[in-house]
Amino acid sequence: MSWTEERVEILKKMWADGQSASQIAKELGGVTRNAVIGKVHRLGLSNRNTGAAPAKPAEPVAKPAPAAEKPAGPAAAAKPAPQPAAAPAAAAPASPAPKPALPARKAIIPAGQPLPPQPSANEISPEALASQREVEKKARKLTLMELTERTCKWPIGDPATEDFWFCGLPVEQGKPYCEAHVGVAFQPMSSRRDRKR
DNA sequence: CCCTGATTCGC
DNA sequence: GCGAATCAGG
Repeated sequence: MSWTEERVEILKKMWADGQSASQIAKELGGVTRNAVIGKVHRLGLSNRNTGAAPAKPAEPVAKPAPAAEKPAGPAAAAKPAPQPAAAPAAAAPASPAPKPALPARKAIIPAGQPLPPQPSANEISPEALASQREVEKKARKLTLMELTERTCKWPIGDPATEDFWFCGLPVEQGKPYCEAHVGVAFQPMSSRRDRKR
């Protein structure tokens, strides 16, 4: 494979888009992430800075920079709720559910006021609930940043507090969740129907 | 262990 | 120019 104009265009676009080198490599095919990174450098766009902010040679001497830049307002401290990894229990067997697909790091997280849809206990079967508790004890407790394509993206806890993490166990092949959580996420409609609260 | 980008250097 | 190997880091 060679760097045809077309492929370079894809590379540029994806890189500018914040995609990782490995993702780009995967997309292009026939190249490794190393190749992508190498090309990126040769193209001179290693710095993900846009055209703006051209020269930044490293300042020789400290520059006071008086402007105490404070975003101001207490609201600035508000931490955005993490993009819901999914709305788990909402999948029908026939439709495997749209992959929650964590937005490739660039995506803007819409500072959610409303909490992400958490699976409520009364919506899942008792058996599944039991196994869920079981799994939560073994969870790797990953943060949003630590999730990858092969870690379970099941949210545990309250996103509004520090007691929040993702399962993180190895996912079932091709699924967004580990074995146990696939079980609670992909339930037949019949077993969900009219579950009493 | 999974992943990230950065750099080097023989080709 | 290319990219594997390696490095440095999370």
